[in-house]
Amino acid sequence: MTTPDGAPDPTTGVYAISVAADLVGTGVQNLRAYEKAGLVTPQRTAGGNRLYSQADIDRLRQITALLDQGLNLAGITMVLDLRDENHQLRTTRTEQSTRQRRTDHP
DNA sequence: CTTCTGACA
DNA sequence: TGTCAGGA
Repeated sequence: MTTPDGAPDPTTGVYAISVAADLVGTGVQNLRAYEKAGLVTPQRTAGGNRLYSQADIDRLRQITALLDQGLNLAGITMVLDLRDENHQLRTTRTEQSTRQRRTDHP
C-alpha cells in the first residue's frame, strides 16, 4: 500500500503512515507513539490503516519542532490543546468585536 | 499495512 | 521518556 513519494492518494486525499513518516522526517513507529499520546488522531481505513490528512502533517511538523525544542509528549499535548482552544476563542472574539465596532462606529 | 515486545541514551 | 528494531 505504498504511495508515491510526497504525493497524497488522489482517491482518498490523505497520506499513508510511511510517507507521512519521512515527510516529517521520523519513523512510522514514532507516529504511532504520537497517536497513542493523543497528539494526532488520523482517520482509519476499513482495514485499519491510518490516513494522515494535510492538517495532520502540519500537526506532526509542529510536534517534531516542539520535540526538538526540548519538550516531552505531555508538554506538546498541552501546547496543542491550548493552541486549538485559543484559536476557537480568538475566532469567536474577533467576530464579536468586529460586530461591536460596526455598531459603535457606523 | 497493523500490533506488541524488548533494548538503548 | 522518547526512539528504534525485530517479529507475529
